[in-house]
Amino acid sequence: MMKFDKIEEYILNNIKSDVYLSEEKIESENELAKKFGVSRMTCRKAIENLVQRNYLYKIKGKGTYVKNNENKHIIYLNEAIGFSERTKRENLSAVTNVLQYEERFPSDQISKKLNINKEERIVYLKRLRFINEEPVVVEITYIPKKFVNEKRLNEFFESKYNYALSENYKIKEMQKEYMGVLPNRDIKELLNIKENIPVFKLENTAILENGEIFEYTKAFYNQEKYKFLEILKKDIDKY
Amino acid sequence: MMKFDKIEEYILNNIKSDVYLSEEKIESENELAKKFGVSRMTCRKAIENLVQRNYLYKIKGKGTYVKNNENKHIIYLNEAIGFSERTKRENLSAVTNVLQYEERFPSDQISKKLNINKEERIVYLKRLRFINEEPVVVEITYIPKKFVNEKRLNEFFESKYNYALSENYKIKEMQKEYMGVLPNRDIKELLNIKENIPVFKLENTAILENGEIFEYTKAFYNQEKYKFLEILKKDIDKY
DNA sequence: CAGTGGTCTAGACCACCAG
DNA sequence: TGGTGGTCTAGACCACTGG
Repeated sequence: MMKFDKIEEYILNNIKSDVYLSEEKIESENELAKKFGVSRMTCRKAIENLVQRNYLYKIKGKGTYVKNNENKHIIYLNEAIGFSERTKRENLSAVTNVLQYEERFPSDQISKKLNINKEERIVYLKRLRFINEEPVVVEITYIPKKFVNEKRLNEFFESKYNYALSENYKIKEMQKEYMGVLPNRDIKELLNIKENIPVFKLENTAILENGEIFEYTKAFYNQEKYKFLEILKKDIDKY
Repeated sequence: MMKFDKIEEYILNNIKSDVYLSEEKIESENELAKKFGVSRMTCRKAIENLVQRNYLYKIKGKGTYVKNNENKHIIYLNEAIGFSERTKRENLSAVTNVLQYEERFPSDQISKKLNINKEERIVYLKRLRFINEEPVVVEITYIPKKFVNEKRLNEFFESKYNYALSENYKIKEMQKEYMGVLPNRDIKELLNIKENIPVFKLENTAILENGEIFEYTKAFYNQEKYKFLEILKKDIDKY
């Protein structure tokens, strides 16, 4: 067992047995180093591991604190009608910020995902969505240009699915891929994540009734203050 | 911009511009240190960050390699009929290993999740599931004892949902919570994960037609060789 | 101002792997 | 055996927070 393992175990035990209380400051790195007779770098490794596992967080110049993971708001993912609708019922204020919107030709990867050839133009859309003034999700959408009515861009920006409905594009199938990933610097900055902690990533492919792919979206969810649920109401034998 | 940022950028550029090929060995930590005029620990930090973001992997005594994330097998999560069914159609061999099975009284947290009082007995079930001899998911299930027919434990172990069906427990609703997390040592060892990389975590609550909660399950999915998809076939306005 | 965490150094010893 | 990554050390300087 390594030295940093012992320090991790010590801190974890203190959290689980309420020696440290939620949101309380723990010993400084120097104090831990002295207490365990190790170097400061070894303490830092132990602390960093627990930060990444959501037990602790650090504030530069102040100290290391026990994280409180209770009382997270719930966001429901299963309403394709859009972010705004999801949040209204929770009495949360939702704001969508369009960071980037441009026409492009698709990369190899994207033309494959959208099942179109590389000469067909697409639209690249990058949005940052806030709930109660906090950044919650970065959504990066690739959509064939032919599906975008430029006279109704604002509606499209706010909710792709309301827009799709009103333009009479019928989506017959959604393919979702779920992942846990560590975000790159861009996503970290947008979501205002200071530490090196995982986010929940969802890749969405929407398929129309005629088999064409309406959109491909990558979404990065900030797990700091929200949790992400889906409710499936079905007879079990229809799954 | 920190020194380790520059080394990260250098490595990332080499990957993206195919200077490093997939599965190829990159410079050793000592070589990078010399090339950038920094200490070895600084190189290690840059490499560790890219390992955590799935660009690299390390083998002790050998070196650091570029990871290939193509060609992952697909596992479908939306068939509650069970792991075995999901994998058959992909021509993958599925094995379930029961690591632990015991009666318990629920903790505060679990009695809340199952909506039962703390005097009601539950069953704790910990399973490790393999596909093609590789560990893919750890499932930890909490289920009220009253729902477990001890004469049919083997069927129950293999597929809770086939079992539920055959015992006439009708599930009306599934509540799923999605997360990205860094696994603790136990999960890492079971899934044979060497590096400090995120897994995909799914928490499942199954609700019966009479409102009782049939089970609460935490599942940790190894993203190394598989990806996890769900297909929703619906009219968009029924979401 | 003293204390905190963030970065970085130039070493050290170890276990592991290959030839 | 020489090279690799894994752990650890005993320093250093910095930027930031609070009193």
